[in-house]
Order: sequence, then structure tokens, then C-alpha cells
Amino acid sequence: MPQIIIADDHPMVRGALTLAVEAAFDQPEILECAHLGAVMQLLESIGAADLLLLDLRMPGVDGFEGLVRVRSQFPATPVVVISALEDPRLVREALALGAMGFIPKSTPRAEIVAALSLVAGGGTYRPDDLVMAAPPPDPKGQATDDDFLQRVLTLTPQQRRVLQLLGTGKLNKEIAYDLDIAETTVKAHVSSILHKLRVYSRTQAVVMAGRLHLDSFADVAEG
Amino acid sequence: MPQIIIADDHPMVRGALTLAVEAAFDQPEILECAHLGAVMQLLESIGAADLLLLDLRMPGVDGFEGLVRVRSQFPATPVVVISALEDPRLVREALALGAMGFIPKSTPRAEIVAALSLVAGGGTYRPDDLVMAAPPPDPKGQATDDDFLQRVLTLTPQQRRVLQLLGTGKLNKEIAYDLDIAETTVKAHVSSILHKLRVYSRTQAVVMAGRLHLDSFADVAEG
DNA sequence: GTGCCAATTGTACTTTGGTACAAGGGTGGT
DNA sequence: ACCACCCTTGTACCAAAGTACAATTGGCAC
Repeated sequence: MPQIIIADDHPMVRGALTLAVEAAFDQPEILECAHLGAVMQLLESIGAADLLLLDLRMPGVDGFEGLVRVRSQFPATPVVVISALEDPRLVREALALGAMGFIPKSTPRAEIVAALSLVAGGGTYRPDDLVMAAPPPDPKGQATDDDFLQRVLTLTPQQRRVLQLLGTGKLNKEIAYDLDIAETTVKAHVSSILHKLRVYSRTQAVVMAGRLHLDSFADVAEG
Repeated sequence: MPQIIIADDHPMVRGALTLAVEAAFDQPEILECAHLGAVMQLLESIGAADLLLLDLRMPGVDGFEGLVRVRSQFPATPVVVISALEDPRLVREALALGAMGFIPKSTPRAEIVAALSLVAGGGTYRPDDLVMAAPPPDPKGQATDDDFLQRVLTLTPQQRRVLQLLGTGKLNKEIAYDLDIAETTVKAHVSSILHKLRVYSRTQAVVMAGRLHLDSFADVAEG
């Protein structure tokens, strides 16, 4: 019996998502949360869920903070981001941060069901038209951030987990413990990450990655 | 003849500040900038200014980004932050980031003049009533950020410069070069910083410091 | 002056971080 | 079967980071 967490502060949205989940899964146990604290508490008590549907904007956190926290604390739980916004940058960034899918609230229920099934099978989902759209060519220095994001997207799933833990300031040893792998392996991942991101120290990687989250979200929140 | 840069996107504000600067300094050379790019360009050409009056919200940057950039690129130039907002947290944070003063736009001109003289003499200025006000006791996890900010405030000026450069992902060697000191000294500073901030790696320090800027500014921007 | 503190630098040492190279196991596609 | 890719691990080595201790300089306050 798969455990599915639905986290959204709006009851109506939770209701709609519940329907989709029931259609996509076989006898799911659905757990609802109205704010991030409840999600974290719930995950702590049950260890890991089979799927987490997470709204971007909830009491307690705006933007990707929630996603980042959940992913770093409970990397085993796949997360699908639910959002009222549909900016392609948000989609790319959510996926870059380890989300297994991005579902705009305007998505038809049939497609939501398909998306959830896809993710449950280990795939990742994102709305086609959004991803295909070319990244908006910002004339200013914003371009560098976008370049960097593109590079983040070339990271493998495990490498993203490492990057996320890197972003909390953890040592290689701690990351190894968290992911239950050898420190050697962590080093290998870090090395690969640094190359892909074209930086020469973990701190730089963290700084660059840190710029992504809040900055690009702030852009959207303002506009 | 002291070189003073006034950076604000609003001509009227620049005019008012010009008057104050002319009253506080002896035959100042006043350079006006309407956006951050101009400030950086100007500083590059003249190396360092005797004072920079910097508005928080300008085209090109919101929040402390501008302050951080200027401070890290041109640590020799004292910066006084000009802001329409007066949140005590902003004041403390601006000072934590290396500003030599914080002047709300509502400040009477006489006091602005006094403030500029104070800073020119090597002091730091902040509005009395604001700093004395106790930090708002946030009931939630926000408290940790505030604790951290308090610790940042215990850093010496040079240590703050090091922290800022740390925040750009630079190596000790690079920081040493930028500040024109020995790498040994940088290590000594970093060591001291880590102790004061109660973290055990530069990356953690960077992560924690990174949380301050945008987060607490976002809070204010929303309210 | 004396004392305190920031800042500087040095030596010497330990711990992390990061690279290079090699290699085995697993998955998925052709 | 073969290839490509991811994940894993190991060894070995080098660079960077961090600690500990000691010392000098200069400013500022009492």
C-alpha cells in the first residue's frame, strides 16, 4: 500500500490531487499536509514516503526552500512539485534541485494521473510545451545563472543529491554517511560535479547553486 | 579632494544627498550613478573612492547584492547604505556585511551630515532608535538566523571582508591576494571566523551567511 | 606607561578536499 | 553480445583547509 503525501495549503487543491492519486495508484494511503512543518514531521515518523506532492508556496516557506529541505533530509522520497506558476525556469530549476516532476495546477486531471504514474515508475515528468520552450534570452548578466542551471541539469540524480548535501555545508564524510556510500565515492561525485559545473572548489559550487534558488524565484515572484 | 560616489536611481534623492555631502566634506568631488553597473565601472576606473553612498534598491540589484559585490571587489571603499526601509534587521545586516553606516531616507539632513562626517572619520553610523530596538523575537526557526547574525556582528572589520570573499567561493590564496596579506593571515582569520560563527568549515560559513542576505530581505520586501 | 585588541606573520602539523587511474557490477539500449 | 552510462570502491598522491602556538606591530583606552 503506497504512502502518498499531498502537501498544499489549499484544501480544494488537495482534494483534486487526491482524486488524481487514487486514479494513478492502487489503494494508496493518502496523507495530507497543509504546511511544510507537517510534511517534515510526517516524514520523520514514517521514514520515507513513496511519493510527495509538494506545493511551492506554502505557509512556512516560499520558493524552493521546502523542496531543498525535503530532498536533503529525505533523499529517498521522490518529490513532485505542484505549482500555480508555469515559468520554464521554475520547471528546470525544480528538476535541477532533485524534483522528479513538475505539475502546474492548470494541468488536466488525465495528464496529472499519467504524470504520477510516470514518476511512480521511476521517470520524471514535466509539461512538454514548457520544457521545449527555449530559455528566455536575458540580455543582462542573468545569462550566466542560466548557463549554470543548464550545467546543473547535466548532473546525474545521485550527483544532485550530493550537491544538495554539499549545499548544507556537510563534509564528504557526512555526505557519505547520509547517502550510505563510501567517502571515496562521494569524492568521485564531487569531483565530477566540479568539472560539470566548471568550478574548482565545493564552496564555489555551493555559492553558484545557492544563487539559483532564491534569485530566480524572486524574479518570478515579483513579475 | 575627496571622491564621493552617490548611487541612487532617483535623481531627487541624489540631489538631497549631494547637499549633505557638500556640507560634510571639504570640496568633495561628487560622482553620481543611477545603477550598480555604473558604480562598479566607476570604481574600476578610479580604483577606490573615499566614500560610497549606496541605495539598496537600484536597477540591476535588489537587496544586499550590490553591497556585497562592492565590498568584495573594492574592500578599501567605505560604503554607507541608503534605504527607504528602516527595519532594524536590515540595519544590523548591512553593518554585518561591511557597511560603515546605514542612513534611512527619512533622516533629517543635519543628521545625515553628521553621519557622513562620522563615517569619514572612520566611525560607523546607524540610527539610534533602530539599533537599540530589541530584535523582533520570532517564535519560529527564524531565531537561528538571528543568532547567526548576532555572531556575524562579533566579527572584526577585516574578518567581515574575509567572510565576504569567502562567500564568493574564493580560495585562501585568492583572498590573500585580494586583501594584499599573507595566506597565513587569511587562515588565521578564517579560523577565527569559523569559531565565532560556530561552524566547522568554510562552506558552512558561506551557506549560513548566504541565508542571511536574501532571506531576511525577502521578508521585508513582502511585508 | 600599561593593558587590551586587531592585525599581521611564521612554523609545524593534522585533516579535508580534490585529482588521476583503474576496475567491478548494474541497467538499458542496439 | 556489446556498448554506454551510472554507481560504486580502491589506491595513491597532491593541494587546500584548518589548528595550535608563538611572536611582532600599532592603535586606543584607562
